[in-house]
Amino acid sequence: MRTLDRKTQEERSAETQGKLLDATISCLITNGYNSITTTKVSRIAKMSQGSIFKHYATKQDLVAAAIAKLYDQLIETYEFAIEFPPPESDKIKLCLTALWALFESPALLAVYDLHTAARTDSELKSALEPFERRHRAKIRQTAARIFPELSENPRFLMGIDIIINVVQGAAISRLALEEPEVEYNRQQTLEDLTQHILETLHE
Amino acid sequence: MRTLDRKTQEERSAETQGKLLDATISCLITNGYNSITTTKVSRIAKMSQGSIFKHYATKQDLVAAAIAKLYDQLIETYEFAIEFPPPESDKIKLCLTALWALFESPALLAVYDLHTAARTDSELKSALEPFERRHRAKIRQTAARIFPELSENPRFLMGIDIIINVVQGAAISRLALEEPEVEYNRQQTLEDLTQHILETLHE
DNA sequence: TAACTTAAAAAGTAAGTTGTCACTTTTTAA
DNA sequence: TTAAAAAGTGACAACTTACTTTTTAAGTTA
Repeated sequence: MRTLDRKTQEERSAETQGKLLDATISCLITNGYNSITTTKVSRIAKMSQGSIFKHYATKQDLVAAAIAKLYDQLIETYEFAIEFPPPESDKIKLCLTALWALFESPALLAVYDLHTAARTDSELKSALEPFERRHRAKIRQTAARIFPELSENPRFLMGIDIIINVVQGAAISRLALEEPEVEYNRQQTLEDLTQHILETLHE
Repeated sequence: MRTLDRKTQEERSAETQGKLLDATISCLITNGYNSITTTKVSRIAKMSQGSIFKHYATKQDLVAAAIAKLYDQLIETYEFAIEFPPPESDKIKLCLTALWALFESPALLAVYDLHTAARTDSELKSALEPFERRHRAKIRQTAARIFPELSENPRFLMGIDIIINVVQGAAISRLALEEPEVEYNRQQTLEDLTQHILETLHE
């Protein structure tokens, strides 16, 4: 008989794996990639430290699985954007606001940790590559869905990449210098730039 | 009598401090911020591990001093650029090539480590802030020296910041995904973008 | 229900971490 | 020349790390 507190081994296993991955992601986001330890993860997950190694042969394996889950969650964000595209009227403005928010969201700030860590950790780098590829593709796909009238232009991808890089570059700068002395409006600046890029795409 | 191998205490102190800082910088650049350990630093500097604490009360102090030296070296790069500005003819092209190279140089890649580490290390963040501020100011100053005819335009700083952010964003992306499938020429793209920004500055 | 298998917890290990401390060597000053 | 100060060393204490091993609990099957 199955009761509420009685679970199959499979359920038990899946549940703790989920808890461990969520704890790892939480650790990554709140404390950074380099401060992920099996001890902290187990404490957050409210599991014993040893239990980690029942499900993941090494810490690397745990982290890799957590990264996969994190990117999955990230991808969902774009699915949502496609499902509920902004109204035609102020599409650009809303898209850029969303882009700013996304690239300064805890999840993506944590991803920058992974990027810089990958510089000196070739194993992490190889693990990261497919997810980054998929992520980049998803961004482009989302952009193409929201701006179908422009997506045929061969310079469309270039425009998207520029905008993404500007936003990402600014987000990372802000990690070390919260308030750069800017005499101009960031959002307005980005809108102007985007407007220009879009205009050249119409040519 | 002063001989070659006889040094004043001041000289001795300065020399080993220099060795320790250089070793710390080297450790940061080649292995990343999070892998700096007093043991490794002392090994690279060919000093005993204990000697570090004769000159720096904590590891943090050592790292902070090393960061200061790293930024000093970075600033020197810009001094050089001002001293030997590119010829007027293909100023933009040469500047952008230099900018690419700089933002993918070991020193600046290491600085990205500091940025992301600062996200979850408020002590590092406060230590970093003044250097980042100075660095940003130096970039702008350098740009203004090389493009004096544009620097009066109120949108000049905005243009510089956009270009810097694009380059930085791309450099960091490349840490995790060496070869993004780009169907366009990166250098050419950046030149086009810069050309546009400069043109709007002339308006 | 009893034997068996899998999962989780608890305890243990070896390697690596920062920082300390007693001591030696070098420089300085009396 | 000798005493004091500063710099440098190497061992080590206290702690944290990833991972292993042993023990207990939970779920499965005969």
